[in-house]
Amino acid sequence: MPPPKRRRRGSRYAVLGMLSMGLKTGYAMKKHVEGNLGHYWSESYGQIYPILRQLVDEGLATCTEERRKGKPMRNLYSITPSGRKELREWLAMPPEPQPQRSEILLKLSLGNRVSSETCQKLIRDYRQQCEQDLAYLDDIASALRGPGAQHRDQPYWLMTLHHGRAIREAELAWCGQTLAHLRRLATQKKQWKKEGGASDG
Amino acid sequence: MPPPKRRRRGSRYAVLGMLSMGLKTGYAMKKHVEGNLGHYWSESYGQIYPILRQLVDEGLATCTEERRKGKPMRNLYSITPSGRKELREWLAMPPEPQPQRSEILLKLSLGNRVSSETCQKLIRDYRQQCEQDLAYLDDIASALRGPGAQHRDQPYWLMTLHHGRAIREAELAWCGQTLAHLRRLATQKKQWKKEGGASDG
DNA sequence: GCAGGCTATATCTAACTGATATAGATCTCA
DNA sequence: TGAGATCTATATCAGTTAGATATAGCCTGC
Repeated sequence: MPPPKRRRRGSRYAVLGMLSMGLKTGYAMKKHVEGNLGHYWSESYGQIYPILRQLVDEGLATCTEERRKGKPMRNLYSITPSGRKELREWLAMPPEPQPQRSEILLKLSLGNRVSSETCQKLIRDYRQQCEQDLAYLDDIASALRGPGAQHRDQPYWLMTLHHGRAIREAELAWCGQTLAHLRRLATQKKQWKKEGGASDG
Repeated sequence: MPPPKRRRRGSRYAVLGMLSMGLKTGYAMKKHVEGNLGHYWSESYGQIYPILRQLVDEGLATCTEERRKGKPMRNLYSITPSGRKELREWLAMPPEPQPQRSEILLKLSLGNRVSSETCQKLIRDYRQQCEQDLAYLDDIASALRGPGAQHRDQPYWLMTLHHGRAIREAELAWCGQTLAHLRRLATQKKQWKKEGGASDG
């Protein structure tokens, strides 16, 4: 039988990547994802810890237990040369098309089933979320440019932040347009009702 | 013990939504997602068929077997009033924050580990993908405006298409900027090498 | 002295993706 | 006419991800 097809396994390479940045505990990785990669990546403990053990099994990482006076034990992981090699190989592969899922757009596409007010609230809340995201992105960017030594990955991180900015700004513009469309639709419907026309649905 | 927390269950409501549009078979739903919602939603048979049966169990849909002369049997599903009610309730709820995952950005953020050419290829391929997506979106839009009767959901579908357009155009602009950044970075590194400076990593 | 928050590891279930299996019908083109 | 490809249609599995929860010691403030 043919070899089983490769699945995506993005979490695996996200963890390898964080190991290659020098992060040493699962906990630190989770915090890093939440605090720095939140605009384009997410990861759960349920992925991180099993993957770390698996990477050790495969010789892509090593683990040493550290027990400090009066502090809880922790497992310190490091990437090995073969780990770096596998990471580089993955980086050179073209990304697979990702499954698209936008709950907002799904809801909007079914907007005819609820009131115009409900739809407008959906979009206004989303606009607010985008604004918060922009503030979050700016916080990361100024932290990056701020005090410490220039990290060697800094230029690449800035590019991902630019991406987040570009997308959120486009979304803000779209929210404005869409709210106008929704208001126009609502006015038209009221108009038709007043004229006693037959409903279209 | 407290009641278990609700998970997202987007597939469930996508299926309910398609039932409310009049789609009757699992196969037709899958085709609809691929052909019309591909820019913001995806769905697999592994979700659709079990969910349809589950909706029937819960009284949100009904099923009748249709057997036609010389054609294979098929199951025709319809939404019930309680199905419509549950759909409307979901539509009125604020969407939960969605897990962000962009393989391209993850790869780019680790770009320092591979050659500038590899990074640039990553972005060029992505740019091409965005261009194809734009063409696909335009195809859907002209099909929507084209021949048949104006579907009552048409204005909402156009809003989701506008969203797709806005995002892809922002991405195209970002690809251009990013390619320029990558080229500049490569030139700088060559420069440093020539000057015999110590490597930064 | 204890409530709340942080560091840290670990695990479970539900949800989801992508692939594969099956089978009759219809299309294609040689 | 017949072999092979594609389409309609249902079904299921294994691998992967999301999100919640359990545990436990330490630190901070009140």
